[in-house]
Amino acid sequence: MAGVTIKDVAAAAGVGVATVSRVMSGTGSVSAATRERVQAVAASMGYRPSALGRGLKTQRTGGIGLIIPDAADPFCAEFVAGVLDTARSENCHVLLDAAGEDPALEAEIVDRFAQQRVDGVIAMPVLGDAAIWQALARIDVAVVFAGRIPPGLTGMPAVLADEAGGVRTAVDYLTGLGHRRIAHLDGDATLGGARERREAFRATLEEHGLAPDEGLLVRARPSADAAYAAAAGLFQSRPDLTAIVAGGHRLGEAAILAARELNLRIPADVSIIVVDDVPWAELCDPPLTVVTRPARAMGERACELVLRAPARRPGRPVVLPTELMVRASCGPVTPSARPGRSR
Amino acid sequence: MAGVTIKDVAAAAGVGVATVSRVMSGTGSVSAATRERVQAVAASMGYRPSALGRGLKTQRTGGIGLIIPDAADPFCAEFVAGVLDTARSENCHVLLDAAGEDPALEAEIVDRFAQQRVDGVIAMPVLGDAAIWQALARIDVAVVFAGRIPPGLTGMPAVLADEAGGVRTAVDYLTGLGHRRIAHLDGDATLGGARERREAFRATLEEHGLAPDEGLLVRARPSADAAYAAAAGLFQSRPDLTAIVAGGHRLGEAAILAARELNLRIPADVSIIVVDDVPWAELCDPPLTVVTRPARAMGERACELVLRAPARRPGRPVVLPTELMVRASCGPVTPSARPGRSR
DNA sequence: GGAAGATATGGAAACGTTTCCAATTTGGCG
DNA sequence: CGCCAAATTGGAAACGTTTCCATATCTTCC
Repeated sequence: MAGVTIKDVAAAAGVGVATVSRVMSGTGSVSAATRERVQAVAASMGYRPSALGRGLKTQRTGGIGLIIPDAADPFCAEFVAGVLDTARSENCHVLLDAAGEDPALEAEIVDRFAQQRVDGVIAMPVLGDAAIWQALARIDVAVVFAGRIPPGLTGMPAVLADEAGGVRTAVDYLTGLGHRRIAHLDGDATLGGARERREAFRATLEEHGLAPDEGLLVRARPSADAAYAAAAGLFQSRPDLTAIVAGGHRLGEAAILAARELNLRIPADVSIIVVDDVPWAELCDPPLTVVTRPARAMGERACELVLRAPARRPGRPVVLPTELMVRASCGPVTPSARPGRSR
Repeated sequence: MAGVTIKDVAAAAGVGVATVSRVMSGTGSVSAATRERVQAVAASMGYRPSALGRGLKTQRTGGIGLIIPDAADPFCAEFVAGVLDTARSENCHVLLDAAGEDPALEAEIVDRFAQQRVDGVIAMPVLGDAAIWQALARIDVAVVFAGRIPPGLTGMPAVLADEAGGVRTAVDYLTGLGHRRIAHLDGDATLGGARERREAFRATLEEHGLAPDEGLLVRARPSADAAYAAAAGLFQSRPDLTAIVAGGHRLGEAAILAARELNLRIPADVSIIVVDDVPWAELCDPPLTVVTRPARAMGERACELVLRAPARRPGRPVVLPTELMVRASCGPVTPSARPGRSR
């Protein structure tokens, strides 16, 4: 019973294949009687038009390729959910793959997508060879970046979170609470705009008349171990810090764990803000003050963009706002500062 | 420059299309000289074989469809990551879509996958019409269920978590701590085997000589609001309970939040175990004792299964072990029981 | 009543592969 | 040197659609 084709339907309905095609795709003119008969026959035979045949002929598949660093990461997952939502409503399907931090793998995935003849690609790219993306564009595949843009491709359509604005808000908030020695813990070259955050951090500090203190700016690989090591090292080398801005949930977790391990009370001894949308922020002890990034909305916008992209080429990336969610992990800086590194 | 086909390559290399095809797919015999020349030409022209043409001819696409309830759910996300990993190593691509709790949407997605001519489908299915899946099987699409099996399809290949074993372990652990009035808070018909958990809960209780107390068995829809309402209601109607087993992270969160809201100390006033792998378990206050489900491994196994499925039909589902991770949210039942519902 | 236009319909040629089959070349060996 | 088998190659027929073009049927209005 497998493999009923348009010819089978045509024969069974006593019409030509062209007519069946018109009925199924809704284009062209078909008499009402014929349409109904064909539809009935098609349904009864369980006919499903082959996307392969159609795609081959029309040169469009309605497929969009989605490349993320890690499907298990909550930010990525939420982003994917956003993409899926609008893809569904736009009647197209999504090919998903994860590239980790590996540029070679990323290139391989892009190549696979190209072979599948996707109409567009949405990527949270690893920093890598710009050539991959240019090659895609050259064969008429729409490309939209999300979260970051590879160097040298600044003109391409993209959806970004307002990382800088988020960090700025966070630092404003902390200085407003009286903090002066604020550390910044962030990734080195990973998903999300660590660089943007770092720059914004510096700039905001200077606006407040605070000289950036290099010892308080630490970058770490985002592996759980490296993150923890970085956080612990920071606390121990700089017992005088009173607040931390952490970029990404991994580093945020590391900061909390390290603080707890060293018996530092949050927020009495140290205030912590995490830039990332962590679903468990209110489950944490204490509930975590965070800067959320609009992951889902980014996914939706990216998908819209990739579908409209062939038409217009936005020169400026779409930047979506971040939001400071004040909970309980930040407090005023206490006069009775931290009692050194022990206890 | 777009759209270089096998013919273009053949012409440029001065060979027939058949030869190019043989070179690209590695099959058949081609002289070394020819092979290299063709490869060079193909590379220089940026030729990428069209999966559409190939699929049309070979009747296999190497695509597998993946249907989950919610891409943003951490369990699903981890599962997806597992599927992606093994799909990649098996050289096939993954179409992803999320069906929420909507059987109609699920059917629509399945239909789309069928039109895309995927070789197989992996589904964490909504409870719905069995006919969808049977239709798929009839057109030679391998189907593997994950997490749950629709009623009436018990023979089909599936990968499950040992929910029953997990609950049993949890209840054993709690009774070992002296708990007698243990509540079970779980979903009504959602992802993951709520029914299995409920049955295992009852059975284990009886093994310990405890009569299941209907007032302590509550089911809730998994929306955040409903979950919270259910948890709060449970605490208030049964101030005598000393422990809760929550199925799924949503309900676990709800239980924690509700307990906190009512000023119940964990674990002094109430012990909590969540059956789900929550990445933030150690960030919680207190660190959460959980029963983890092997989401990633389930994804990997499901993917292997769907690729091997045509060959052998496993009559029994693959059941992967859960694991009790003891942290700090459970304690011995205190003689000074909870002081009523206030304070 | 007939012609012009609109409306329905079918045939056939792509779309880019793979693969069967036949043809050609090559090499070995009597 | 000539013949057989093996290796290499190309032509052409699918695979399941869409869509152009031509044809046939129907309106409708003079």
